[in-house]
Amino acid sequence: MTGQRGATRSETARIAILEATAAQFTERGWDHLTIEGIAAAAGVGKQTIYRWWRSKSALVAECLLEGLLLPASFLPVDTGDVRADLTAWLDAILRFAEDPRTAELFRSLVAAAAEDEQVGHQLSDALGTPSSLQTRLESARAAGDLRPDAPLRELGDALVGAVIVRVIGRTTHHDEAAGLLVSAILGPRPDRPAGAEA
Amino acid sequence: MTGQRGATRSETARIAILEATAAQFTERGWDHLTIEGIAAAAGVGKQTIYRWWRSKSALVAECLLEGLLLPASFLPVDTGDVRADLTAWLDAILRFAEDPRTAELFRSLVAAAAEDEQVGHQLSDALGTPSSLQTRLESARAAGDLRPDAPLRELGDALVGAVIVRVIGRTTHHDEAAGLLVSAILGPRPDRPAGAEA
Amino acid sequence: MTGQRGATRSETARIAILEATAAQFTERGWDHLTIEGIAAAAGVGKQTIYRWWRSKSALVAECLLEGLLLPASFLPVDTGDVRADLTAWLDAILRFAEDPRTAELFRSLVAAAAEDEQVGHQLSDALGTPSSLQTRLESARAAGDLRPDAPLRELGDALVGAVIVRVIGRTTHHDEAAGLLVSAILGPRPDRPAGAEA
Amino acid sequence: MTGQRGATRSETARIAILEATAAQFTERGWDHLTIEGIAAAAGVGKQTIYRWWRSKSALVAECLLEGLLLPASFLPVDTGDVRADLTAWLDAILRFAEDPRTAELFRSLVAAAAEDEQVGHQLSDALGTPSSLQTRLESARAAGDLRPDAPLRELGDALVGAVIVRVIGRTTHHDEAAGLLVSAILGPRPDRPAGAEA
DNA sequence: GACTAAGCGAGACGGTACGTCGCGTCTTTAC
DNA sequence: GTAAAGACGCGACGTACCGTCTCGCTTAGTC
Repeated sequence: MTGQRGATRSETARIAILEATAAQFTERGWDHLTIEGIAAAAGVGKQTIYRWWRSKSALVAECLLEGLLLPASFLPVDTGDVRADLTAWLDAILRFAEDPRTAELFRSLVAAAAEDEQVGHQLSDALGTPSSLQTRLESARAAGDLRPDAPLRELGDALVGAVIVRVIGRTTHHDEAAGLLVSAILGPRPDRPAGAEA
Repeated sequence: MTGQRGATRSETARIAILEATAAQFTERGWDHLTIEGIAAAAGVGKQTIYRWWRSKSALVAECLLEGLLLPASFLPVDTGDVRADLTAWLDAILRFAEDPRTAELFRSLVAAAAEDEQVGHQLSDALGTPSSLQTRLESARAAGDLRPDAPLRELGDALVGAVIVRVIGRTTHHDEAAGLLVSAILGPRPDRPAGAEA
Repeated sequence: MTGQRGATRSETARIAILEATAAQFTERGWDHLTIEGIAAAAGVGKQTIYRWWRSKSALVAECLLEGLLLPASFLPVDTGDVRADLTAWLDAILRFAEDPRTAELFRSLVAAAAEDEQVGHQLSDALGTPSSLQTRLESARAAGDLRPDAPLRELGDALVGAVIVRVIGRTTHHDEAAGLLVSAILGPRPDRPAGAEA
Repeated sequence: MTGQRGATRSETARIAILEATAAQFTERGWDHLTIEGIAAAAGVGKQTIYRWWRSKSALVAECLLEGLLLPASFLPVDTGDVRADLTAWLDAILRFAEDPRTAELFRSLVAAAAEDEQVGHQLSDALGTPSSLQTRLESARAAGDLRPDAPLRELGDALVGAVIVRVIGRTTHHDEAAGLLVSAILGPRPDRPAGAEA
């Protein structure tokens, strides 16, 4: 019956905090991200942050969810050509992850994801795994572009994982990297349809 | 001309510090790892740490180098059967990374690697990438187990990367995971050796 | 024309607040007395307090006025024997001020009085100064128990002040203290009436 | 044998802190005195304060001891004329306590003394009670200026206490107040010296 | 053997950030 | 229009570590 007595949560404050978090995270990275800094940048009391979020991680996870840290979710399209589609998707991720202007941000995200489960899940989602990528792979399997027993989950992990390994190892960018990875993992593009084997 | 005047670096202290670092890292993780804590645990003055290491990361990197954090370097063997060899190697890594007793440590290592270049390189080395893994893959290529144009570097990244993605996503363990990954990435084991086709 | 629109001040709330103030003041002292604590203890919104009182001091002053902090006003009686009357009055104050169970409360009152004018006046009144004590002293002067030019105000201040000094200095209780003080300040009881000088 | 290992306490910091405490106390009073403010004013880390003092009170007590808050200890002199000596002493205290420029400071000291035992003792000492005042009163008793059974302790308390009561009650200054108090409490000056009685 | 250096344990120092408490104001809903 | 509830911006609390800087040793060459 009662519903809610007392003042309600300020949406203004919520947005200011998330935007400040994104800005500070981008500027200063995962370590060096401070609640005080966020509160000051958002023009908000620290208590307002502690009231609604358990930790720095929860803030970052929510930023990811709102698309304030990654440009948008990276989603593979479905044109019928699975290699081209995955190459495009992976290329977008790679460009972001290895662009000098955003590489540090990406590494910070990986660090945050490694330290916090919530962030981990959210980052996976933002990169397209598992859901949207799985969907695309299933469609490829159905179309006969992948073997019927191809372990889709593992293929997806391998694709994204390769990016993360490159990022951790500070491997510099290479234009064909996306294509190479896709062909490495999905196998080379069959030049001719199955009948060619005959 | 002057060789060295004054006392020399204490090896005792060096070892105590590295061991304390490993212990604290294992117990408390990458964040929550403090120089003061290490110094206290090692029975050492803080200055002795700052004198010889630039940062927490440098300490952790040296611990990795000394094998104090990971059980040993994960090295693929060469029995002639590349799939079996890589499966064994990957399984060892996966068991470590997903064992509840060591998963947190592994995640902390990934976080540290994402934040610090030195640690990143050291962790790659400890996992066998690039050097020893590349060697094994080259040998496989030479043996005709991989296509001549197989992108070895990308294959290696994909294998390790898949583990890291699983770890970040908190995917629970699965006994055949290593085998699935290897077959996903290297392709299915040919039923007959290459010569059979002739 | 209507004298009053809307709801009127809740006497229930007023009493709950004052009683909570007295209780919290007694328990926790002048510092550590918080509006939030009072509001919670009284089951009242903070605003209801701010609406009717300017400050913590005003609350405490009103508690004094209502006799919620000191057992009652300390009033000297008039039996004709000024020394006995003042000794009784002072003894009551001293017992309260130096009883271990109430000494802390009394000290808190002195602190509050020193910090806030309102409380200062209210505390003076509660101790009987100036009005009721002055009345008794005037009556004594009229009866010839005090010299005609005795500075009544100063005598009263000295009597109460001595208690406060003892309280501040944490002097422990002494049964004859009240009597000693009265005889110190009013001078020794003349053994014989004035005629004895003749 | 060793005595002291490690860096020693910085006297510079100690003095800066005490001076900052005195300055802030004078400016802002007992409440509104903050450790952060003191640390900032002293150019010192908060921890340096917490390392050496238990509380704000301890700081204030030490300031009193060092004479940084009261101009100096108020000490009665001994010219042989007890009434004149005590009047001069009390007048100095009264002038300080009721001067508009310092009254607030004095009230703050009383508040602090009421809340904290250490400060209480230190303030008593600074006002001359009990030691130096007792000495003067004993000398007066020995000289026959006071009755042999005069309760010296109570007389002293009454004199200082009267000042405190006036301060708490915000009584405004009056030039003859010191003289009136002395004559009220010690009794009127005998018109003739003791020898006249003989 | 005396005389430097440097290393070392200890720990004080000026700082930054933590997470909590209380302030006094404002906003919402209930009566 | 008063009241309970409670979110808000703010300021201070006392604590944990940071990285730097003395201290009083000890340890090793160099004269």
